[in-house]
Amino acid sequence: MATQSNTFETFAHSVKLAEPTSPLRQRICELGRPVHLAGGSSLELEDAGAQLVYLTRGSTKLVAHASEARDQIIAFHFTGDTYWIPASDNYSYSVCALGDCELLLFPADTFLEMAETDPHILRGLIGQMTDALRRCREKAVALGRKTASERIAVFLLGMAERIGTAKGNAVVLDLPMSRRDIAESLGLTIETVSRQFTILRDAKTIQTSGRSLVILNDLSQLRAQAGYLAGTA
Amino acid sequence: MATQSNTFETFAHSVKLAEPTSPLRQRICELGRPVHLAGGSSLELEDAGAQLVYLTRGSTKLVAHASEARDQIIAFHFTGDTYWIPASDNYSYSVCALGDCELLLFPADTFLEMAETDPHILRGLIGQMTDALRRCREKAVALGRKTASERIAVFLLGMAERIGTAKGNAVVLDLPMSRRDIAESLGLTIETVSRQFTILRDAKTIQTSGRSLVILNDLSQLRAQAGYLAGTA
DNA sequence: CGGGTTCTTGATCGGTATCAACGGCCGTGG
DNA sequence: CCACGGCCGTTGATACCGATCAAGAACCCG
Repeated sequence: MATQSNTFETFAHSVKLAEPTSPLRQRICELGRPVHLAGGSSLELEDAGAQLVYLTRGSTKLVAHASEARDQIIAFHFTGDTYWIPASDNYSYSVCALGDCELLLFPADTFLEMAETDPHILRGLIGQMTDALRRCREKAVALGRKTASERIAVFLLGMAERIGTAKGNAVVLDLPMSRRDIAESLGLTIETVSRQFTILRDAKTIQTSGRSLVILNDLSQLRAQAGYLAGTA
Repeated sequence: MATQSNTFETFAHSVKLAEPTSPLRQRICELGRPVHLAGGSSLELEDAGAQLVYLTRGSTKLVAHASEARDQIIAFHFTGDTYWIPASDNYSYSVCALGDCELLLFPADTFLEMAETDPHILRGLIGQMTDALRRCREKAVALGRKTASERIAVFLLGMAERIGTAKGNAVVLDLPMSRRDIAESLGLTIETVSRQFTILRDAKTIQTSGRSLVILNDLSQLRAQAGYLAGTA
């Protein structure tokens, strides 16, 4: 039981749950369903309504399933993230583990009912959603108005911010997702992603090693290539 | 002063503000800045931070300004909507009136500080944000994975839902936005939008009259063309 | 070391952008 | 009320980026 209570512990911290003994916290922890997802396996939610997820450990992709074999990855998430899985509307959504994952699953409506009286939790959720909305809007700009080369730069810079480790002037990335995932996230094909990586490699902007390791040698070049507003850090 | 207090009245109703005499409501109403926007004019926010907008009357577009002349319209909003304008990050954002507009403008951070103690308001905001996030995610799918013809169908169906008036089996739309706006919202060019309208006209799926009036004659055809998940209403 | 998956590279195709010109709607001023 | 003029929308011709089709190479696992 030790590991499981740790799971709740970190979650409680992340949503600013009140002191450990509060009855509200008790009830919310009972509501959460701990789930283990093996790498590559995905959480099919059927029509269970919107869910709130706390990702205790690992990384996941949130996939919108459009018709046929056309999937769009809405977002990647990493250890410690809290996020919403929407109920299926015009598309169906699922969460898929990129590696082994531990997560806590709450039915969104019940969670909100319980949290209704606790401004701290609500405020925390608003913060999470503001963030998710900001990211989704930036993604919309990238998908609507950017070329393949710009999208790749945006992707690499975004990953650098979230899971990169600085190494002098360079940033080292150990990407948990495949080229296919990158393509499905950027609205491109796997071949185009591969070609863009090759171009960046030839320009010495990045180095790669194996399938997952990427070293960003020239961040300023990537920023220029990302097509961001001039003068942005 | 009568019209202005009506403005606050409808806003208070929309965010579930407490009884009229509450001091919190008083303070929040003092925080809101009423703004009139003439059609075509836009609200430049400089670096004023994130804003919360209540659209009392009219319709607006929320525009992300990427480099050069490449704008992406993030969302359209209509009378009664409450929404966030993000602080500029990698892009700068502005709100532009499609026709004459009345709106209430709040600095998001101050608003949240004030609302911190009122679970009803917070809960209302979460509802607004869930909605915005759902729409933004659907837009991401459209921009990432859909053809021009699918995007147009998605757009028309979305507008039908929000501002359409039923007329027998058909739906009548009086679009407040130009072809250019539609194009910038869908990640297409104005020419492509025009061509798609022509195709739909030739197929009798829609009729148009003047620049703004569109009649959707065949909703089921549009749904089929939108590339939604099979079996969705 | 072998087999399957993932990634890379090459050749071709197609959809949408781009460039260019025309036509029609609508507000303005006579 | 009508005439004018500008903007918005439509249509056509061409170009280009990225998708698709196809094959080979590298990586990772057993």
